[in-house]
Amino acid sequence: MGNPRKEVKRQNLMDSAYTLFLEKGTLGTTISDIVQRADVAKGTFYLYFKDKDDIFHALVERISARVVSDAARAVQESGLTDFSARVIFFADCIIEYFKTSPTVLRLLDRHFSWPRLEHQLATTTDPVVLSLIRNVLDSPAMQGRTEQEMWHLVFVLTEMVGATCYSSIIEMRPAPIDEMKPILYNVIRAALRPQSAEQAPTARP
Amino acid sequence: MGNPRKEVKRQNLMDSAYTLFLEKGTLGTTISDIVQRADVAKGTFYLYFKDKDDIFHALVERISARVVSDAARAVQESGLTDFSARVIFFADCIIEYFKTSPTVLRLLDRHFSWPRLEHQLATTTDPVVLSLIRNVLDSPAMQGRTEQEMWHLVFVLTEMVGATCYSSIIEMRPAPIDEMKPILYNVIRAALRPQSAEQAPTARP
Amino acid sequence: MGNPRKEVKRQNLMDSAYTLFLEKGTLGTTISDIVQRADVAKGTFYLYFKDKDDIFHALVERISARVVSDAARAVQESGLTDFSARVIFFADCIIEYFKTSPTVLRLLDRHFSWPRLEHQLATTTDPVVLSLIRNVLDSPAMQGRTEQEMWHLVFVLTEMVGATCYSSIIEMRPAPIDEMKPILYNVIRAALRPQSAEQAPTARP
Amino acid sequence: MGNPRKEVKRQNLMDSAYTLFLEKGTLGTTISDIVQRADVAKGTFYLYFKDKDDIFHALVERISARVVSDAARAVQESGLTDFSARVIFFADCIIEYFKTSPTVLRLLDRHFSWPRLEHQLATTTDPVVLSLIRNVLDSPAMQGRTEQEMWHLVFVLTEMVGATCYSSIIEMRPAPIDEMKPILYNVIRAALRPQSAEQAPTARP
DNA sequence: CATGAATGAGCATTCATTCAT
DNA sequence: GATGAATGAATGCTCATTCAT
Repeated sequence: MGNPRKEVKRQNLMDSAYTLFLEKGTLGTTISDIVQRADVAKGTFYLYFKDKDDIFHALVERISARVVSDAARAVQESGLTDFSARVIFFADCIIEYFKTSPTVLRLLDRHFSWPRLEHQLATTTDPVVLSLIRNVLDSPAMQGRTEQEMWHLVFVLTEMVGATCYSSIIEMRPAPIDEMKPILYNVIRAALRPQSAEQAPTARP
Repeated sequence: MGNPRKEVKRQNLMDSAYTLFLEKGTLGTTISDIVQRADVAKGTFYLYFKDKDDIFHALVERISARVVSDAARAVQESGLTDFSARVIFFADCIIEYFKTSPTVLRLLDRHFSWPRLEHQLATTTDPVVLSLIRNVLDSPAMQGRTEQEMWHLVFVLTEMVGATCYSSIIEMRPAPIDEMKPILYNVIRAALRPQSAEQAPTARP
Repeated sequence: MGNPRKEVKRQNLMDSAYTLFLEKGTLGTTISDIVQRADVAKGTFYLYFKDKDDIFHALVERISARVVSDAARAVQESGLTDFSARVIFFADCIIEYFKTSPTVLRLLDRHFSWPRLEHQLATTTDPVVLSLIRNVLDSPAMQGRTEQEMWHLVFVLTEMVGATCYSSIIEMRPAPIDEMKPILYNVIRAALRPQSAEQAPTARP
Repeated sequence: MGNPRKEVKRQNLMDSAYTLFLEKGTLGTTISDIVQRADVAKGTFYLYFKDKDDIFHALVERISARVVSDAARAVQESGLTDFSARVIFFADCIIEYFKTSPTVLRLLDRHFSWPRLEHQLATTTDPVVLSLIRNVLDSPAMQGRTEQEMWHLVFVLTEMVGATCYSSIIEMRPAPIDEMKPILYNVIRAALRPQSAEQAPTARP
């Protein structure tokens, strides 16, 4: 499916862009820089990508998918059985990754977000990820929640973790990420506690 | 003792930039546009701001401060007494504001964040905001938490709300914001429940 | 193996700059002027030169080389045999050239100088210039001098001629160049007289 | 003669410009820089000088006059009697000054030249300089020369020394100034040798 | 498919100069 | 005389995009 040679050149350009974006930022990197590093002609770039934004988003998807996939694998290998513990472990993997690679986090520039992975998750064939999905839907946290609510909850928690990583690691506010971890994990644990029949949330009258 | 005329001109430029940024985006707006609209000479801009980024950040601060201040005022006027309810109401005010003014949200471009307001909060003389702060520190959610932990928790929840607003309102993922609200408020309510003596969060071994 | 088309365009830009620099001065000439006259796009300029200084220096080299080369040819064709006479004739050619083209002299703005040609002389293949070089080294003025001293002497005399041309032709001080010629030529003749065994120059104690 | 307060302010601006020109070059220095350093308002500059060129030339005159005056004084204090030796000593003083202060030499940018001092010399009341002038006109080198020829010779030799200093000290070509000195002094000595009745210089036919 | 020379609209920024106070 | 806020013309330079080869 698709010329393998083409795919190689495409990956080449993405690798080149990845390195340069990390080094000089997306704004500081020009198409010229990218093609020069990839050792192809300027025009060739436009054979594979529409513009800088196009290659940037392709890159973000690739990175996000890898981060999630790696974390999922680690969860599976952890042997943990408690659902909350597994989710927290999952979050921890992601946090640790960003802690180690803050430049990647800066590159993603708050664009790391679970829903960006949505269609990837929906169409994935990665057995590790598939198993993760099943795991979520079979969890005790599903009690009192529809499948959709469950995914939205996961989404919201992911946003929380991602945004906190960004503030904490990149901008070092309001505290080092290690101090923020217990806060985050407590929220996750509280949020995943099976829904009791409580009063509906009050919104503005 | 700063020249009042100068400050007026500065505000003038910011107002001009605000309108244009909303209309055509930060990237689409040029310094020329800004000065033209503010009816001053090009060079005058550089008398007040270093560059486009400079005026943008000044603008973000101004907007964020207003949003928070307005929300705080609304909370005080709501007559609500339950702490959780007040926090949720506060979050709701902010969400509603962004729902009504999605272009402002887009302008902030994920730069709305509680900690950006930190020093403003620390030095504020706005009685409404001061009362809000006291309210947080006197709340039942303080049980089992240090003052710092409490602020970090507030920070984390704010990040969650802000990031979800952005995804939901701007990118319309994963669902309309009104569908996300219950999820968010449940998380907030669960997170603010007074700490029981539970086991410490499990991190990666 | 350099693209001949590229070289043509480069020369084109230099010709355009040459004319404009003479007409309106280097400061008065803008890159826009140059590309407009050369009938290429603005960006094209930066494909061939770093900035205005870059093209200016390329121009100075080209002019200097031509002036020297022409003078050398004239000496060879003069049939003169006496070394001093040949050198003076050489100087006279250069002076006459600048007298005829004072705008070129003004363009060079004291940047005409023998040593700038050094590496050009060292690597030249122009038979006329090569013969000139041999002529210097075989001259009677070499008596009592090393080869290096001889070149330094030539350099010093060239600086003298060049600087006097500038003052005299451009600033018309201290007298018209024709009145200065006998002074210059007497100094050259005296300086090239074979070294007698005289006392070493006295410097400051 | 002239308000002394005004003269002080004028000198102040010149001192400021002098320092800045040496530090950042004439082109790199703005009027803003100058007035800021002199601690006066922008408009004040235009009360004393027409523009940047105006202050630059005033500065060049001041520097040149000082260099010549200092050298003249040193000659007088040297006790030397031989005319050639005195001239060479004079040249040496100037060379040594520029060797010690290459940035000043760069500032002058080939604008150090005897004739610029002409009217200063003609109107000077400095007894040291006056005595120097008399010394020249009483010298044995005057033999066979008119007074005007003598001054032209002095001019030509000064140009030679100045230009060689610039090339040698600033551009370090073709050799360090100390290696160039003997060459220069030999030319000076040869040029100042009383004129024998020799054949007139040959120019281009 | 690939190339890379050419394009040219577009923009930030500077700074000498003025003039109302 | 002194000030310094305001001016705005002027310019160098970038870089995404195209297209003839």
